[in-house]
Amino acid sequence: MASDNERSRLDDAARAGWLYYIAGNTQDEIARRLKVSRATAQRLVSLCLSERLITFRLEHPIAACMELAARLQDRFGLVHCEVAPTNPAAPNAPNGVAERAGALLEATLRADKPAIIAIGTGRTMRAAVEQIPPMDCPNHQLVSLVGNISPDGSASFFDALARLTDLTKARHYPMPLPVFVASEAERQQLLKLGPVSRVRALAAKADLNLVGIGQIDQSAQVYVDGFISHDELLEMLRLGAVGEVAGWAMDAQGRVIDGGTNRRLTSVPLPAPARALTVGAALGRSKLPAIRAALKGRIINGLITDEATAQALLKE
Amino acid sequence: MASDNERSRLDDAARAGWLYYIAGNTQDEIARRLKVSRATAQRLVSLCLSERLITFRLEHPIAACMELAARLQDRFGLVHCEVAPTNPAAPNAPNGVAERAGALLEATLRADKPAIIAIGTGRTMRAAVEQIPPMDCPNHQLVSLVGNISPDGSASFFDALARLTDLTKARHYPMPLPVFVASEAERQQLLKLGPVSRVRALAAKADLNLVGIGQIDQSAQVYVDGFISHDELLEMLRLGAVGEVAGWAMDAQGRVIDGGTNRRLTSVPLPAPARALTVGAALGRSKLPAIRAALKGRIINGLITDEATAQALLKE
DNA sequence: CCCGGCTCTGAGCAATTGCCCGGCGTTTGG
DNA sequence: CCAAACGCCGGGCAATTGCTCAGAGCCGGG
Repeated sequence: MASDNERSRLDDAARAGWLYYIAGNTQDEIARRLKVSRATAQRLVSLCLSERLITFRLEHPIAACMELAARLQDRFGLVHCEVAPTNPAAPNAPNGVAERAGALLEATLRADKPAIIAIGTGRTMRAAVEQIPPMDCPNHQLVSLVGNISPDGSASFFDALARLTDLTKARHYPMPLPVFVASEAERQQLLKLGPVSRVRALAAKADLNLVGIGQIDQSAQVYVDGFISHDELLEMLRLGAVGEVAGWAMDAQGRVIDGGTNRRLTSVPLPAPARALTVGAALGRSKLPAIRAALKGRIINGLITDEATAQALLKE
Repeated sequence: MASDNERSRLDDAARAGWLYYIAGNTQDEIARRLKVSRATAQRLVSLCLSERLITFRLEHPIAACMELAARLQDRFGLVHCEVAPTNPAAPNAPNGVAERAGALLEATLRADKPAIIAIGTGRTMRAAVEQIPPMDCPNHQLVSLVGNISPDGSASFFDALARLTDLTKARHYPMPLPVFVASEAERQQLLKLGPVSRVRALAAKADLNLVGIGQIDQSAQVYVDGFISHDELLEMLRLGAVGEVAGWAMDAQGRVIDGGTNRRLTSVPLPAPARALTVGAALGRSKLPAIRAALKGRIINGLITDEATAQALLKE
């Protein structure tokens, strides 16, 4: 009898679920139809859910991405996580990731609440900024985490801040320094300069830090672009570097390395664990160790990546 | 650009749908997450639905039944329709159908509003009544549509009304007559009797008529049980009879036949189209023509059947 | 047989949702 | 180039939903 009762209750739950989700009835209509009280109809619908009699299927590439994002967020304790579909034709193109990062930037810029946005550099950052349509944002402040002067003295091509400033007319605070200087002493000196210390103070209060994540290996972007020499690269590798965020080289555990080029880096320091929302945007097999490190060290508490990378990150 | 916008809107709709249905977020949370207004989040969820990005799957035998019931209801303009799962082991056993018919009866009896319930006879009716637990229903009235005296003079074994009365203690009005009498003249006379005309008057005001549907063929129940002779059966077949409801023989179009045994039938007449809720309960391949007829003639405006029969009815 | 504990029920309320409205930006036609 | 038309947006409100709580009915133990 108990099983009979239970059976008929599940039958009713299925009826209620069908009427609610598939036929689109209100719970009141269901109650009248099944001749029960509205409260019971609600319980039946909820039972249908909890017994998994009904399942939802989202027929859209985004569904898998959402699922991966939720797992990443859970696994690494992230405040924010987005996964964009991987483009099968060009698995390393940052299109999707840049779009999502751009959307995050744009949403923050569109908000009424004045925000301080600190951004890094690199191709992904630049691509993200390219997503933004021109808009007037006089209430927001943009601040750079990284020096904007290349080794050859020119402004860096991938200076995302400058481009974003063009587009938004927001108040902007570039870091008027070379990325790396000649010596630790010189860095100490330069950091005392008014404009520089002001940038650092502002960046410390940022509401959103948006950064790329770079790998440190033979094809590391900081090396390829000539910011550091081959010897310096080898030294960092010897010190255990696997990746960098805003120039700060980290080991596999995500600890910022105390030594090597980090001593001559003018970038704003990044607290670990991150305090404000700090989102890393990166994708690709070669960046996996770097991304893992940034997550482990809690340099970042947000991640924007693509489907393939997300899957790899979740595979232990 | 338009397609880009549309694409990203659908992407967002998919995100919203995922967050709402799969992750169980409220629309407010979704709005915050996607940085849009709550109203827009609602629109996205609704878009996800209307674009059929998300589909609901009900993993339960009942799902197919609900679908069939909805189609029957639509096709035949029914007020009430239920389809019970077919029992593969015994496809003609009325278990599921009787259970649903019983549930309908029980729900009506449990209601506070005093109801007049008119019921027919037959195995399905009797099985339906057997579903009902004992209960006190002094406010309801039960009335029989069909005479309760068998050809051999005994009370019919399948007299559902008597059994239901035992169980419910409701006020009851059996029809104290043989199902068929000897002649039209005798019928006219008997119908004038006080108790009989009272039953007919009450039945005319019934809130619910619950009837079985019988086939008229060589194995017709009215013939097998000895209510009519073989010659009478042949005559009714000659007049086009394919089925009967409460004893009233109908042709394939559902028109009550004017002639033959119908002239000596003491049952309460059934208006066509049915006015009050009039539910037929029947299943089985052999009853298909009879069920079709009852539906076509609008003798019934409600149907309880099983899955296999429902499918056959929908196959034109 | 009676009692305590348990589950289930429906009333009522607060949160959530659906939708209508005026306003704004964009597009199309003149 | 302007103006009308269109569609989208967010505010606000009514309907719907989820949930709590007290009470009723049921079961098992003494």
